[in-house]
Amino acid sequence: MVTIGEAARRSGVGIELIRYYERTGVVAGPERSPAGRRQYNADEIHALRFIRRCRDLGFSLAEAKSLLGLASSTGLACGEAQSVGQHHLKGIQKKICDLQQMEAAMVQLMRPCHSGQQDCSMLETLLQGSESDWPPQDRCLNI
Amino acid sequence: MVTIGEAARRSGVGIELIRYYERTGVVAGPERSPAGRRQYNADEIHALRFIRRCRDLGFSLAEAKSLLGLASSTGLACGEAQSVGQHHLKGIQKKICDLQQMEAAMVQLMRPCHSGQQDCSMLETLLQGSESDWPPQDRCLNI
DNA sequence: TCTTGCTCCTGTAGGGGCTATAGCTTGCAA
DNA sequence: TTGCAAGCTATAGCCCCTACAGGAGCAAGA
Repeated sequence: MVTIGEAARRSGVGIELIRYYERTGVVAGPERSPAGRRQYNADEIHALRFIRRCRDLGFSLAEAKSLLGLASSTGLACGEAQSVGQHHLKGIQKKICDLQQMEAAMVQLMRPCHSGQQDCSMLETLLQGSESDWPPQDRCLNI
Repeated sequence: MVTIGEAARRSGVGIELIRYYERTGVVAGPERSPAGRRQYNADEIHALRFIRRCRDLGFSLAEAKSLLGLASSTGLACGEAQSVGQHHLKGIQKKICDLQQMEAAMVQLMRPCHSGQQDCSMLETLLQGSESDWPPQDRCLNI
């Protein structure tokens, strides 16, 4: 049984964030000392670390909570977790694809500019944006 | 001079979002009709489209506003725009790198799981997280 | 014993970038 | 004239924190 500070240190989740997770029901509130202080056992720290790992992997809090629920149930529910994971993986791949397009656009945007001159091709390009590219079609169909 | 609805259509920025941009000072408020309705000229629609393009490229509103300021000033201020752009390009590349690590981790996480079985390696892996990987070191130093 | 300084508590406000609602007025076509 | 779409303002909500104010508890040193 450790304090919230120690739980924060061991789980890698900040104190304020732990309280926030409790307040919003992502994790259950731990026992309290007679003086009202939170006291965490190993499982609760584990749950916090689980949430952190999910967040590190880009899962939303809702997804993290749902995965924690699956993981906490007896007999890990593989199918559901796979589904959440696959969905998430697709989201990540879509984002990578979008960002790579963004990167290409930025490189293109800045390429012919000779820094220091008055007329910046980058700004001109941004200003020239045609109307016809809206709404943008989804170029990441290969996912 | 067109209505806000038409401006939204032409710029690709939603009506509520246009009003939000005006309210928060990202763009200036346009003229009003005698009845108090917003009326947009070509330049203002241009500015909205400029902001949208910046946002599409992942610039923050503050960056977009700053770029718009540079682009609107007489004699495009290339140096500053280049600096903002370079900074942003690095940000994009960092995000791509982070997401690729996330993707690799997700693939790794889900790889040995044979869907439908009771013990899901994905959840187990998330549960097993060691304490020693915190704080995580920055693995994207090659940018 | 008293004080110092750290940790903890609750509650609340703020951030960024929207999105949606409620309740009203205006414009236009049938 | 009626009816409906589109506009207006103001406000609240979303997600995921982060930070602050103003207290209370607790261990160690003077």
